[in-house]
Amino acid sequence: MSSQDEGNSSLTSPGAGAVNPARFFTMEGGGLGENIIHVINPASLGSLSGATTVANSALQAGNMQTITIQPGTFPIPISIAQQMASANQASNIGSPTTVTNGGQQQIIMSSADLAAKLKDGLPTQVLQVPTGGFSAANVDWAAKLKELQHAQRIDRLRDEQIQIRQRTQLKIETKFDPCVVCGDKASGRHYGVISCEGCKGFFKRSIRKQLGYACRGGKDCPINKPHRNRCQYCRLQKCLAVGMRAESVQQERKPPPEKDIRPPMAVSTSTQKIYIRKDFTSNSASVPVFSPKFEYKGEQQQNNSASSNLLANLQERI
Amino acid sequence: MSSQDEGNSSLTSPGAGAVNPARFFTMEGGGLGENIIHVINPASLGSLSGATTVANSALQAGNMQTITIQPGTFPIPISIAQQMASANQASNIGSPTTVTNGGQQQIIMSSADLAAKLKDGLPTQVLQVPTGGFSAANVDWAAKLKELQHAQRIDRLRDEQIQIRQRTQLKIETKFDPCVVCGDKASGRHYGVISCEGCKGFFKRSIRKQLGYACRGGKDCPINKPHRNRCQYCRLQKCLAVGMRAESVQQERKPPPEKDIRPPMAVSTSTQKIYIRKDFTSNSASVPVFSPKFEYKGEQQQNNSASSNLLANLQERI
DNA sequence: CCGGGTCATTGGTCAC
DNA sequence: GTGACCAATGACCCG
Ligand SMILES: [Zn+2]
Ligand SMILES: [Zn+2]
Ligand SMILES: [Zn+2]
Ligand SMILES: [Zn+2]
Repeated sequence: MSSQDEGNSSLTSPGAGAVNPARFFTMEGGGLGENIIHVINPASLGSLSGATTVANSALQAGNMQTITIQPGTFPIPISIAQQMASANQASNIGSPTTVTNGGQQQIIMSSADLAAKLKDGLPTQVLQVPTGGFSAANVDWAAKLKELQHAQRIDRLRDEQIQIRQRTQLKIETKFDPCVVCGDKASGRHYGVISCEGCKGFFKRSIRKQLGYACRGGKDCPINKPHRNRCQYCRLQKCLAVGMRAESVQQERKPPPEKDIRPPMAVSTSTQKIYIRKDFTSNSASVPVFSPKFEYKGEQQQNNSASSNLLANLQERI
Repeated sequence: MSSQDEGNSSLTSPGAGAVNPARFFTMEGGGLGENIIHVINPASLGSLSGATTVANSALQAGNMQTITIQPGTFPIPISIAQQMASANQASNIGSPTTVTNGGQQQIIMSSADLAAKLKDGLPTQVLQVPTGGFSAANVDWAAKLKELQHAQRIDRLRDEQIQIRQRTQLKIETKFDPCVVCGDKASGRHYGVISCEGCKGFFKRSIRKQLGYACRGGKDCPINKPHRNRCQYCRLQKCLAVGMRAESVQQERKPPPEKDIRPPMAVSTSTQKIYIRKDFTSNSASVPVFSPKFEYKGEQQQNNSASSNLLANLQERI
């Protein structure tokens, strides 16, 4: 229940940059106590000295407190326990001998997101302090907490990396390698080539519309994810080069809704405008040779099997 | 700068249910102190009585602590101050008279996401406690904190609602009336924000050119339909403030004329394009036509002026 | 899975 | 430089 709620609310698509990414706390009651995750390693226990902002009186088993290295820095929540929260967790915290050495009390640092990691046996840390009379002044809190902060931050970054990787992969890419044309995530085999949705659509449109593209460079423009739209000519060239089959592109199934033919197409009146433009610089813009919408020739017309020759032919037509 | 960073990191699209939605803290040092947002209303100050888990010794000005109503519940971070963090914030917290009644100390509850709301004058709360000797036992922490929890939850829900509404609107609402930036008629969602064509284009150009705008006023120029072009600095500021995502602006698809590379080969003519467009007032179709007879005759025609001249000439010719 | 289609959103254009 | 207008892209869905 609790975990489900977290799952649901967590993904509220972030609006425009207002959501704080920090996620070291759960909002609902009990969240912290239930998510003991980070523990300072006993081996890292240093000398019990140094100042702290933690009140001694609060350091009692069952309590939760926030420790701040210094005013203004991120407060770290801790849960104090006299023993490991559970045998299960204890087993994950390393060698029991280490855990139980010397009559000492354990302080378990809590952080919701690390719970899973603890379960997975990832390295954790345990900080132990003398049992019985406990003096906050005996612990070098600053050092310990900076260590913890660092660890948490690393963990957080790692989490983000994992999520990013998962999100990009998890989509469809579990089976397909990168798009042979541009290197983007492929969504399957399209027209005979493992390719992405973008290249798939681009190839289809290119073949369908019979557009002639022009390259202003040396016809060797790099085709990759960020630059694939810079040169249509080279992109189509690449598509054909890697083996995309033009004949696999079918005829348009749904004819474009006949542009309502304007009856009074008669003469241009004074209110009409005529633009004539000559474009010398455009290298990526398509060059419409004719409009298929007006020149709809039945069905057969498409001898797409021309394959790579198609490109050359199209180019020549210009 | 800071806001941009936040924008970037905050919206790391959440992966699959691993991100904790709680967002009442900032991770980086100083985050908490810098984001004082939630304050308990002085008017709600009740009798100073009741137990607490908060250690008295920790309640000193400048410290930050987490208060937990009872073990297991969500710890609430508080920042203790002897006076309002700043005059600016103080002015937002309601009537000064209320704030300064009785020699009392203020406890400011912090929460990063509410900072903006505070600025907007949304209702906030201030809890005051006696100055000097302060006894935790004198405050009904349980009641106060439950109240705060409730308020925070309401706020959180409100945020979620806003996000949900935005998300659903995106789908259903075909009609985007006001541009969030300037109030003009919006044409859709651009770079994450419902906006008009003008603001869309302006934002794109601004990001692309990396222009450094300067404001001659107080950086608070009004941005609305008639005045939006008065100050580029403030307009861009507004665009970013309302959440336009600079990272959504793609690279130019038409790279700047790559200078030289292409000696004036005969091939150059193949890249020439001539559009002849008849533009009827309503939905007219464009009819591209190619005229092989036309030759590029100029030398260094520059974009704007030259092209418009060219346009005129061509028009005359026809 | 792999064809097709849709359409929100991005890009480019160019009179002003 | 601006913004109304149009073409292109590609994520997403269907059969
Ligand atoms: Zn591709
Ligand atoms: Zn090219
Ligand atoms: Zn606008
Ligand atoms: Zn200004």
